Amino acid sequence: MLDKEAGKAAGAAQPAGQKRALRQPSIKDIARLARVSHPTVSRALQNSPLVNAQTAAKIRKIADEAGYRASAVARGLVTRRTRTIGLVVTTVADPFASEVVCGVEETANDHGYSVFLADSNADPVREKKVVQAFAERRVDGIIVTSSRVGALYLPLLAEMMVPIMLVNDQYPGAFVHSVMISNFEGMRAASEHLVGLGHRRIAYLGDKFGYASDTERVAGYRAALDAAGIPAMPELIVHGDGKPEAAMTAIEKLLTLADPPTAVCCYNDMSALGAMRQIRARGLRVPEDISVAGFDDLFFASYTQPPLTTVRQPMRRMGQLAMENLIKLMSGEESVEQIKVDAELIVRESTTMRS
Amino acid sequence: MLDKEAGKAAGAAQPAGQKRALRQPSIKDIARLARVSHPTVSRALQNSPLVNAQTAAKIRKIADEAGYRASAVARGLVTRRTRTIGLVVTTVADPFASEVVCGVEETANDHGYSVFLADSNADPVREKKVVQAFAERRVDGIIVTSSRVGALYLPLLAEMMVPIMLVNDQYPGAFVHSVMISNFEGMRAASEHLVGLGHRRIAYLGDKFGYASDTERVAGYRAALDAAGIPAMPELIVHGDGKPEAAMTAIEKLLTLADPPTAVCCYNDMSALGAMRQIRARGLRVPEDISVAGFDDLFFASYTQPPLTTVRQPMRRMGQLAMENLIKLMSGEESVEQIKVDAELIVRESTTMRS
DNA sequence: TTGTAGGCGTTATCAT
DNA sequence: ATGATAACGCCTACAA
Repeated sequence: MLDKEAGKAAGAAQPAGQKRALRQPSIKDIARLARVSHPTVSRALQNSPLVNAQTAAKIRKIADEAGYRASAVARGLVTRRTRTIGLVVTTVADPFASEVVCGVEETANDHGYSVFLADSNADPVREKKVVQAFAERRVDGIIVTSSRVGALYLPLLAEMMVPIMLVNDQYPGAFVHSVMISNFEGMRAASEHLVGLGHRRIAYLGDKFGYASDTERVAGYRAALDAAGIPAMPELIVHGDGKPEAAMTAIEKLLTLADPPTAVCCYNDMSALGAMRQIRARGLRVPEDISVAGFDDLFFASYTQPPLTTVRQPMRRMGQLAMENLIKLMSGEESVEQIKVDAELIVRESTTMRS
Repeated sequence: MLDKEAGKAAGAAQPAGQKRALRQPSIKDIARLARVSHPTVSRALQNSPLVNAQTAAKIRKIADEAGYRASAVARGLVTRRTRTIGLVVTTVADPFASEVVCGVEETANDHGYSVFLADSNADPVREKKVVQAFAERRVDGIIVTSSRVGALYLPLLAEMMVPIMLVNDQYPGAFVHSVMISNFEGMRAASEHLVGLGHRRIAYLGDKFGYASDTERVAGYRAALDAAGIPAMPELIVHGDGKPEAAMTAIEKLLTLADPPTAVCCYNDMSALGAMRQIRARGLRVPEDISVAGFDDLFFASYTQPPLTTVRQPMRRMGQLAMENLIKLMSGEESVEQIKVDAELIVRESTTMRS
């Protein structure tokens, strides 16, 4: 009977011989069916106390049977709020990003927000297009993850006059809100762990030079070594790009050293994946010949062989935090400028005592 | 000067002492600035040939300087098309889904569509909420990946009267369009590969019983064994849930058999991950003691130890195909009902000759 | 408690 | 080639 009613309602306002699919019922259709005015329908559906309980119930019943769904686009036009946010990621096909997306989406949904997702592919042109699309869609706020071109398009975002939240931004600016991980403390913990296992020649396999997260992590690494009285060894610091392939090339430089490291801290788990593979390719063993530590604790970290010692980022939680605080900002409340989240060292089997 | 102009335009239509951020300039603001009517602005910005080239240029310049962005919500209201689609995934925190999302998003963006992303978490309640949100947002179409509750809410979708594309749906229905992988042929190829290596006791570690993809894959497995004259061995067929943890439990049943298998075909790479871990936990080696094959070819498949033999699904391409065909459907064109994509066996090192 | 009127920012349909 | 005017579907006054 649901279909029948829906058909009637839509059909009623529909001229004969329509090409495209039947229109969805509008608030006026419901009003006609319920023999009231459309504002009354509007009130009834919003549970306004200003409407008679009985008529409200009747209206809700009729609306339900007709399959009526208030148009968020019409509502957005008049209220000037779309209850929509834009989420920019470099690529969802990256486990870190997808976890963040999950957290954002979940929280958004719970609060009646819908999420526009857009990949930038770290391409500035595309990123600009994406933000323009968000502007035209009149999103109420924006979340950007791991942006590597932040500085480039931040003015564009500002122009839109909506709140912006950054998650692990690579170029922290002064005027925006962000959720950041304790890069320094996290990598320091991993490095201290290796120092504690007796390692002295500890390498760092980083991300591209110059990114904030890499800079902070390398600083944490240095701090741990300094504290242990281990002098700087520039030849033990190499750079990948956060992905396995580049890590394979990068670690090769370490393995071919006259005096190779006995342990390596990787910028992230993806790099560790490549590093471990290349180490094995050279006939070496993890952790007997070389200990490997990662960062992120992606889902596969406990399934690598050996299971990966790493620094956990609560990625989903970070997404949730970003969204929760964006909601505050969107409702005009103030929110802390920078939310810092703790990283946690997870010791597994890819690290062991220096042999 | 950009900011100045924008401020002027917005300020002009703004009463003094506003609480919320300044309004974005509207088409009327631009019309006023350009001393033309707003329909002319509309035409100019759409590159309509009906407007004088010079005035068009002037209008575009002014609009640009004012930072004007036409409101997609207002446009959507009048055109009755939002150029928006809804994408439902069980969870983006699954590498398969995120690759599909990537493909969809990319293609959507290239065609001027924006994507609403929603996780269902395989929760029917949530899935229903999500679809209702899409209905209210007046999306032009919907894509659903790997749905496990399809049958439950498909009527709901139909009610919305927009085209729907399913990607690897678990309950293929007659009335919807879909992109599917060759489950049967793919798993048959993997099984044939194992048969070719001399294996006779080949197990199948599946997904939850009853899902279409699992049913098809197990059929492919059986077909390969049948062709080789290997009799059915019901004790060699076990079920996980497509995730590593459940696979660990499931494969345990195989390993504790009096006569354990020498090879196992896994429903997907995530299952293979758990299987390999549990095999090692029991002190057995892959592939020397037992060969393992996966399905999907997720990014980590070439980084497992040993690298995983698997059946590749062109996940991103499948997302693109889904979106491309949805676009056709949305413009009223017809499109094939079911798009079938070929799977490809990728032989790596997790499978070897029976010892 | 309910109805009437107006407007949100566009595009579409007429005129001119 | 351009302008006036009317939708689109909803919400928010204000009037009754």
